[in-house]
Amino acid sequence: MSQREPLTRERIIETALHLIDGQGLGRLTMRRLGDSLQVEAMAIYHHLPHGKEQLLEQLIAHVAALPVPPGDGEPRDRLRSWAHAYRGRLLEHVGVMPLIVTRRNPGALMATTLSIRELLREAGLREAEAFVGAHVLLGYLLGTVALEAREQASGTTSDEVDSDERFTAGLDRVLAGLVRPTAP
Amino acid sequence: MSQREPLTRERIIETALHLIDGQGLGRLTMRRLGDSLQVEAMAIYHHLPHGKEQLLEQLIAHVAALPVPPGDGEPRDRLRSWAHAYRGRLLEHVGVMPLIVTRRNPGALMATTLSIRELLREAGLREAEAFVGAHVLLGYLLGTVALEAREQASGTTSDEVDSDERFTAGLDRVLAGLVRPTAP
DNA sequence: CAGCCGCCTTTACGCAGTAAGGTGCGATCA
DNA sequence: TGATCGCACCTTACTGCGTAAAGGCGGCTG
Repeated sequence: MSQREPLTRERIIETALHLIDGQGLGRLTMRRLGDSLQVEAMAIYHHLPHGKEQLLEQLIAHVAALPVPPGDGEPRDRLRSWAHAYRGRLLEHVGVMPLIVTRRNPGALMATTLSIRELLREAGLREAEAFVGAHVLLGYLLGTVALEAREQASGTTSDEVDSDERFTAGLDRVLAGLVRPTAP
Repeated sequence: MSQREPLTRERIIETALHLIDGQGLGRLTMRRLGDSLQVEAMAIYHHLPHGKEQLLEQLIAHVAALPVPPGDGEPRDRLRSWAHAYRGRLLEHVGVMPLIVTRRNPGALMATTLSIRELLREAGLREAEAFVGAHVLLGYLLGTVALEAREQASGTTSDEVDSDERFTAGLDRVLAGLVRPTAP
């Protein structure tokens, strides 16, 4: 009766993410993760041989990798809506932000960076400009979400400022600095 | 002979910072910090009663609090040179970036944020614009330094890209989006 | 001299990550 | 059929962490 489904790397990662979202990164431990999976902690090592380090890497990849989806609208509009989606993803899993900032998993942001760069080229920027632009955009996103995260953790009851509005306005300023207005 | 000077909060924090810079945040432990100070770990608790939590808060305050200095040049130029100084400070102590991003020590960035806001107002922005602008600028700074930190930890030998140049160019784009060109 | 207080050490507890080895069970093959 | 094997998971045990609690110890004050 009720024999649990077998452990998989995916299930482990999803459960870990769920645990972080609910309890915070600090409460993610191998033993607790094992409990959530109804398994002894050491069982996890069979699927992630490099232990917690590897688990955290996978978590970053799962959250931070979100390239601009293909499409054919105005580059500027596509960037804008991607930025909103990306921020949404990051805020959904604020708990992993410290991991993303830490040295772990280089290359997790590679695909994302490249896709932005490409889109900026489509928008008419030269190679060097697109290179800088992608860095600016990704930097603004990570930094701004980090700031939001610390605010929302400081217990300000959100009536103080409208973060969404601020983000949208800020994104507008950033894009204004990056992409020259398209001639009609 | 050679009786050590007494422990102080300042000395503890400086030593901790030194330890992080040299060995990384992960190797900062109370026991190791005690060793560096030639003291038993528990001695630290006499000066920081709330233990490691309090230590980390102090580290953040020490690194992240750097308001725009008073002066009387062009607001835009003052912002630019402050941004360079701030980035320099953050890169000097990359190890604490994860702490700054984490929820700890709300208000460590308060003074800094306010000083930027004020300067943007001097530059002619309206209250709401200055509010957004300060968020954009601080966000860009934190995010961009975080990105640089992960790059430099990934072992890219810096001949790949010139981070300084990229930062300067990016800062230019951001400022261009925020402050309208001053009429001569 | 007695008492106190500020600074540091000692001891000990619970929890963390994980190395090493063991167990049980289904598939494979003689 | 029964022996063998290997995968998936468990058990045990070790080291190192943060820190509560209590103990010493030297210098000051009364």
